[in-house]
Amino acid sequence: MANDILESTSATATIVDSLTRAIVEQRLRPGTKLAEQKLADHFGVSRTLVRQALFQLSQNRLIRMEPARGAFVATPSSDEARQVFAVRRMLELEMTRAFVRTVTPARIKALKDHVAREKAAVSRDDVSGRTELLGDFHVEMARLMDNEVLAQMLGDLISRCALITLMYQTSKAAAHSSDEHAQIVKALAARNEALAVRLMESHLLHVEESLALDRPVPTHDIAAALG
Amino acid sequence: MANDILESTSATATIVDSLTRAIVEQRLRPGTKLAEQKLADHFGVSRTLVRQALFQLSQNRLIRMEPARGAFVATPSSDEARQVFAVRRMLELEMTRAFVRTVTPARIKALKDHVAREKAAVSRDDVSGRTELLGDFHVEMARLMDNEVLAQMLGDLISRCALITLMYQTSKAAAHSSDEHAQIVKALAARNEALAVRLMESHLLHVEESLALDRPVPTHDIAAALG
DNA sequence: GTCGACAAAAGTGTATACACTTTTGGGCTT
DNA sequence: AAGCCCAAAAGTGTATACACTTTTGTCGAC
Repeated sequence: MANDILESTSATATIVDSLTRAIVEQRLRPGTKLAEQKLADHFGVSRTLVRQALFQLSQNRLIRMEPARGAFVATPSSDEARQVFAVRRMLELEMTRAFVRTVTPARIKALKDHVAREKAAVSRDDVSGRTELLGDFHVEMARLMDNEVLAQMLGDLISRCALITLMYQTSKAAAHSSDEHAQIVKALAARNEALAVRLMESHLLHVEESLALDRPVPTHDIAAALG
Repeated sequence: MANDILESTSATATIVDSLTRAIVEQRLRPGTKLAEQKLADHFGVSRTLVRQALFQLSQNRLIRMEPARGAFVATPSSDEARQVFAVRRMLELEMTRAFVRTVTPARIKALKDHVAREKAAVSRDDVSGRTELLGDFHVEMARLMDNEVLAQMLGDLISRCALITLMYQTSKAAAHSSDEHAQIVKALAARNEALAVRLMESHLLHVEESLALDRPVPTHDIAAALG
């Protein structure tokens, strides 16, 4: 999440951010139609700006646009979900290795602070804040390595993961993600590359396994639901 | 390159593709201003569609948009270049590992065929075709693993690399990239994971090293040029 | 009563219009 | 002659208009 924040206070960016949050926080369910005029009325702007925002979101794969039919909140397939997680593992395992090699006390502290914020959100049952923070842990790692390109790429992937999680998650098994983050930070601080990588890998596998990717999912597409 | 091809024959997609090619093939130099009305006239459409295309390109980081001032072909900094290459290494080293684990004769053949096409383009001095094919080798690997998400992500990164290469490349040292590709394929076919990973890493480092990232670059930004 | 066709409504795709900002260029001042 | 100021030109940002497509709902035929 927190995709293109700081883009400026451009009107389009505001709409993109607002819709992103709504989708990721499941106020807009997968498959929901996003009619341009309704959004325009809601935001008090013309369809022009709404369309720009929708195009942007469709590039992030948070929505899907069908020609002449409109925009819909994306309904990622389980195949796509697996692919997204596979890419995350590729990227983050190597990122973890690189992090260990360039670790500094300040960076460790930043991660520890982040984990503390996660735990606070978990303990006060702040669901949407918790979800966002759990995802941002990974983005924070990228940012600490002074690699904005990596950070943004991971941010996009993790937004998609949030959508996937919402579609497929069964139990709140992800609640102990924060503990796993803490363990990873510990391994990073100890400069234990092998351990850190192993922990990161199992963490990502846990997150993926906590989803029911093989189970069918409620959909708005009648044909698919009945076929 | 070959970003969002197959998007459909949408007018916007055509413009995006056309501009992408122009930028990557250096017919539009970094820093060039892209005036909306001129593009609209050229493509025979209204500014509306041009603006959509420009927005899309700005998300790919191929162009940069300044509020109320317009769109310019991106001039990636050497920092950004290094970051892009760092991400490519992360992604592609793990991709290489995964490829070795799931290698099949058909996949090896596909890569060999691709390298053959590269060599053909090199020997007939087809500069733009060669550049595109050299980049697409990496995308092809991703696609062969049935991971569209990875393929598209790499495609974006490699488009940016093409722009960077054009800005910073000094000699045609990249000419022997194709030989390195062939060696990588050989290691993949032999299921030699360690070797394949090592070759891929040194290949990516070679490409990055062939650039003069520390040298200042001609720019259209007078202030930066003289400051 | 069900099915099909056709008309109205809703919605998307593209073009144009207009307000506002930045750039350009000429003339006035020094 | 160089520098500044202001007006015209060019260009971007947003809204609106209109054509065309999809959807919806009604009416008539069987």
